[in-house]
Amino acid sequence: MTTADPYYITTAISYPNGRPHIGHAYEVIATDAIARYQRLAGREVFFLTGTDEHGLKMAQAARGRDIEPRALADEMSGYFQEMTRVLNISNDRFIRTTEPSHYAASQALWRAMQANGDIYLGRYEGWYSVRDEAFYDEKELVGEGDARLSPQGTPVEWTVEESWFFRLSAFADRLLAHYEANPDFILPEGRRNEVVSFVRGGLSDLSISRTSFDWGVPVPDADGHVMYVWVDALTNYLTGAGYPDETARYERLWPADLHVIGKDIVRFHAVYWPAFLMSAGLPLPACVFGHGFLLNRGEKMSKSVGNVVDPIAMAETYGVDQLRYFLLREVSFGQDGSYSHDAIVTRSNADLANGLGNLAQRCLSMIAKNCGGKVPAPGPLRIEEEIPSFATIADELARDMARLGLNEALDHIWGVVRDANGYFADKAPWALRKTDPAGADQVLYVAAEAVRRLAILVRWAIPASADALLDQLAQPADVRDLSSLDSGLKAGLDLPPPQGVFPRWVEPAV
RNA sequence: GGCGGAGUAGCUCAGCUGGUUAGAGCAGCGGAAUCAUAAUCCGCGUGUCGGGGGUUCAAGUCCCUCCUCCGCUACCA
Repeated sequence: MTTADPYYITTAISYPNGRPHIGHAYEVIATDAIARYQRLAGREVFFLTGTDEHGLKMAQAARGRDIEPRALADEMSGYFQEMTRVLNISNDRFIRTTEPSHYAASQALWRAMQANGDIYLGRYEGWYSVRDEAFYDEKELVGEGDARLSPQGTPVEWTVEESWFFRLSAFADRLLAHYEANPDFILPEGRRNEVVSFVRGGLSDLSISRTSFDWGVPVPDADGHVMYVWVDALTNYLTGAGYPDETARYERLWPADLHVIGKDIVRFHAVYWPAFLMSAGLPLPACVFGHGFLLNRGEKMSKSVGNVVDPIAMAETYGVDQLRYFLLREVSFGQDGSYSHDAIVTRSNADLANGLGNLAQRCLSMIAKNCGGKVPAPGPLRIEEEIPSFATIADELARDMARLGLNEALDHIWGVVRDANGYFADKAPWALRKTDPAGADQVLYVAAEAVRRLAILVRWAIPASADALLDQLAQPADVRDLSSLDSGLKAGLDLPPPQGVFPRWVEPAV
């Protein structure tokens, strides 16, 4: 058996100090869509997501509930795992940073960086806020004497900590050279520019261990030290690929093709992470993509405003694919996006129920009533001639996806949906049947073939619904990817009774 | 303060290296059709392309300036 070209894609791992919100859902849905597209296109995909479970905040939250950090992590990680199930996420592994394999990977990476002379022992001192988990400069503090407070108004105390440092300052030139030579390393472009200007400004060494708490990966041969959360967290991408012991798997998967992350953590992924890897002598991922944030009716989500939405509840309300479709279609990937009840309903009714759903329903029900439920014969008609946009859509999709234009890809596909509905109305098979029954059948064939192709083309975005459409066309599981796009429906195939796939949202009566 | 992005139809946005009467979707209005989840199809937009100035035969598209919003970053008594 030949091994298909592997494609390794990741989300950021989530910090589970609260339940997942719509932002977590968005990231994992977008990444899932890319992963599924690559599979449809024939790549052997490894898709990793997970939870980042160490750090002071988790330890404190556990203490607050009088349970072990590990028990809290188990519970909270469970909510994220449930979300991936509900949202139909096709991750191949859900990684947790508390797994033994991850400890091994983190320590192996540490030793590799240390062996290269990039880690040294130093001292970290300054005004530390336990609550903010951050050091502050003297000048940032507010208040006088014993009443000093951090800029956030939290208490601070003078703290001296022995700490291991990473020689980040030595990597600025190499990083800049890498950005220069690999313009797609950081996307979108705007994010790249920000990183470049940040690195041009010079880099300071990074404190990468803590002694003030113990809920973390122990630093090798350094009692009392646990790794700084970002060293631990970023390493998950290596752990997921089998580093350091599963050599064959690691060598096949690493480096990753794509890290999908939020715009707020671009620096960690585009500066620290490649520097760590360079130091350890490991290859760098091909691309870090920083997506935008989701705004609730244009406003930032926050617990105090009370507009934090549970994505599982949303999926139950609108439907998993309706939610997926909305987020993928409406948000320009890389930019911030906005969601609202009205926007979701409008999009899902217009595009799914009225557009693709109705196209399927109108032609399948005519086939059921007029053709004995069997796929009619196409005669001389060819779909690329009847509905010309089918001739180019696959290439267009490939181009869009190559540049991660998820929303444009769906936009282009729905242009074809529109053309197909136009074709159906124009040919009017219900009228044609009275004068030319065979011609009417041929039109129905083209329409059904259009539905088949469209279902394959949208399967990466709305997998369950697309499969439901393909079920109605009696398509076996092995002809549902892009390589089967041109194969064509077989005339005479028995079809099951048609059923609506995309219910229309109707506002409950007031 | 520095760097970068954005400001285009009611709403969300396309408009690449300047070049025919500035586009799409949604909403709205009018019509057709009735196969279908009252879904579909067709037609309809005189918008100061944020303001002002400039370059050019020609600018939404380049330059200057101003206003507003956003991001990154630095810092001040």
